[in-house]
Amino acid sequence: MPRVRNHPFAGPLTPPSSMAVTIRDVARASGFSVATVSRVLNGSGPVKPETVRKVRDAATRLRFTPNVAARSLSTSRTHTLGVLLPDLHGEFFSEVIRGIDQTAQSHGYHVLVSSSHNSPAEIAAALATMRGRVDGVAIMSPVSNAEALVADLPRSIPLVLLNCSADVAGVDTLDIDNHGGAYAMTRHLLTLGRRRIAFVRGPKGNADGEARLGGYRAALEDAGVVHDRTLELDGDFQELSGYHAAKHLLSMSPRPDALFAANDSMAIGAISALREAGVRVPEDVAVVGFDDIPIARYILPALSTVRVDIAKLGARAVKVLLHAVGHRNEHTRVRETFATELVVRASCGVEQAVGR
Amino acid sequence: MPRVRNHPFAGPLTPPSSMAVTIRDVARASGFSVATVSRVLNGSGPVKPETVRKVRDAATRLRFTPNVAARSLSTSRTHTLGVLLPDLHGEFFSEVIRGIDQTAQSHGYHVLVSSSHNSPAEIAAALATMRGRVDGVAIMSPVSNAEALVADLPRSIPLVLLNCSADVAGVDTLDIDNHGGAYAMTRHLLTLGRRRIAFVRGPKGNADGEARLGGYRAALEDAGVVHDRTLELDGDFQELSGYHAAKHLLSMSPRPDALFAANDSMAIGAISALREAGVRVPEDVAVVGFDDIPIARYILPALSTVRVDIAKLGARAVKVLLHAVGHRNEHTRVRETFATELVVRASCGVEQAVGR
DNA sequence: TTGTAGGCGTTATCAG
DNA sequence: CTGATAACGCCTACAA
Repeated sequence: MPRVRNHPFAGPLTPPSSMAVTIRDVARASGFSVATVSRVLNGSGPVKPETVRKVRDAATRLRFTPNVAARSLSTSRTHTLGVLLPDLHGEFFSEVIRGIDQTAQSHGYHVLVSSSHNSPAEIAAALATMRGRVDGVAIMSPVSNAEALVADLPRSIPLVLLNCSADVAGVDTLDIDNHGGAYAMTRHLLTLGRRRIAFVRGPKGNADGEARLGGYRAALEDAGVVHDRTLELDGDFQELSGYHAAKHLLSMSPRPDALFAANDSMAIGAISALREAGVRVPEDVAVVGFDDIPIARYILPALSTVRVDIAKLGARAVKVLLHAVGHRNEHTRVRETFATELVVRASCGVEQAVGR
Repeated sequence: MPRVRNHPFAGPLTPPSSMAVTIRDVARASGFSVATVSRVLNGSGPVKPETVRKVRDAATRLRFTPNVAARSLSTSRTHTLGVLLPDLHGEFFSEVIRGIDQTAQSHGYHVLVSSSHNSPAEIAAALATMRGRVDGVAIMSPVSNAEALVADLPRSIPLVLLNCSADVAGVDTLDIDNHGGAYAMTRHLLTLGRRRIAFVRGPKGNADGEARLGGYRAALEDAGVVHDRTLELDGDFQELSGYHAAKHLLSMSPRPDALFAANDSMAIGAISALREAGVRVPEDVAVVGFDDIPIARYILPALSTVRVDIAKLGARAVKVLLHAVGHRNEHTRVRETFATELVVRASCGVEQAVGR
């Protein structure tokens, strides 16, 4: 014979704390059936006010807490959202989580995180282990060909892609306006009178980096500035690559009068290199970045950059996900782009330009 | 009549992707019973090798994924660990999570995070909503009287307190050696010849701040330096409070020759204030901090500080939790303190001292 | 070595 | 408005 339920207490007395209180205990204590108790506790179905009171009393007295496993087995809902992240830098990471957790919490949802997923295969695997644990998943992937990524992803639950710049049918997508941000920054430099603007690229295949490069090119073109491809320097988002790029820049002639790095870290590396060489920033060469990482405002000169509201992106992801979860069938594909904000500090040479 | 199971396919054919594959489908497809399938998939009980192969094949073919809700309802294990955090600064946050997630993942566990819990009441509430979702919880609380916190915490599952400096019976505790770190740093300053060392405190009631203050005092006392309580300045871990503290310091006479801030942010604020006043750091006043936040190495002069390996703390927390989960009854209380590391850069004046 | 079937705690259907 | 009970998917004690 199989396992037998073993309940040493059957009356309306307080159960031993070592054993979990179930809905049946509440039923017994209140004198109603489990069905009625369930209805009261979930606010489903019609119940007499008097009954509601009695059941609530019993539940409170016994300190009843529904077993979530049983509940989700029955409803096939977990009230949990998953978050898949690459192994990225701290600040970015915590901001997304913050935004996601905050919003999820306010909707009665929990957040299951899983990091260190860089390849489509790893993401697919992580997604598999999340099956049944979550009602929806937000995925953040650094790979630029997200189409392939999503192609063989199990799609049993709602998915939202964050900053993947993928255009896959049926999957919600939230992107950062890298192109627009880079465009605005480039335009800003042009406005300040800079003409030979170099650009330090992101890693090969990185979607963010490529979109930023695109914005930079577009701005130059729209301004009628003949663009010199030799001004596009290689980089990999690491500080050191910005340093090297700046060193290289110094050997060019005519020397560029501005350097736009695809992210802040590289911009900081570039500034170090320029200072070492005795080149003044921003007087001789303006330097700007992208991301607005915390350090940006502390370095000298304070870095002009492009800010992205990461927490807001996370919050929006949760809302999209919850909508998809709640309206499985009539959920229409979401595809949004988040605006960026130009942060003008000192390194772009805005003060010098005004003085001219 | 209640809900009826609706399975349109009964043979060994591939099921429609819209419907979840259950262990029964695998049983049917492989020609064995669900019990045998379960045994194979869990490696429990004796099974003929041939059978193992056949069952595995069927499971793979059907892309079977166990329903975790059903599994945990049956085993009362979720294979998930919870993490409760206060609303703290990004870097710290992400490091803990990183350490926890990495270790949990390598043990087949998932991580459920929940942030923004500052009061004991909020923590208790968050813990309640996690009941049944997790097998254990790591709690990080900023309140210094953690005893009270834990007192009325439901203890149905294993708990580990991170950096709470609480000494509560039955609860595992992992602490950072704030006292030792501050002691070492103070000693370091004394060794470099500094004698009037001021200290900027943390927020009132913050355990970290108080322990650091304690280490500072102990080092002075052990060195036989008469301690002047007016050298202990108020602070709240924010950069601005470090700025104000340094301004105040400038008005003292004789002026201190060193400033030890209870965290890096305040140290950075202090450096700004000193530079504004034309005071040289570290020649006139050495400035040091605690935490080793990323910015620390970038400011000028590079900040000497005390480093804490947060990720390691998180990793250890997971191990302790898993042990408690696996050995419910014979788990002996864990109480550990994590060593800190002195990071000597330029702001403590080590170079000047050598030259003397 | 394998199969049978009850139980895990909830929800929801249907009858009263 | 309330009660009885099948089903959710899996594990496991026991029988074979």
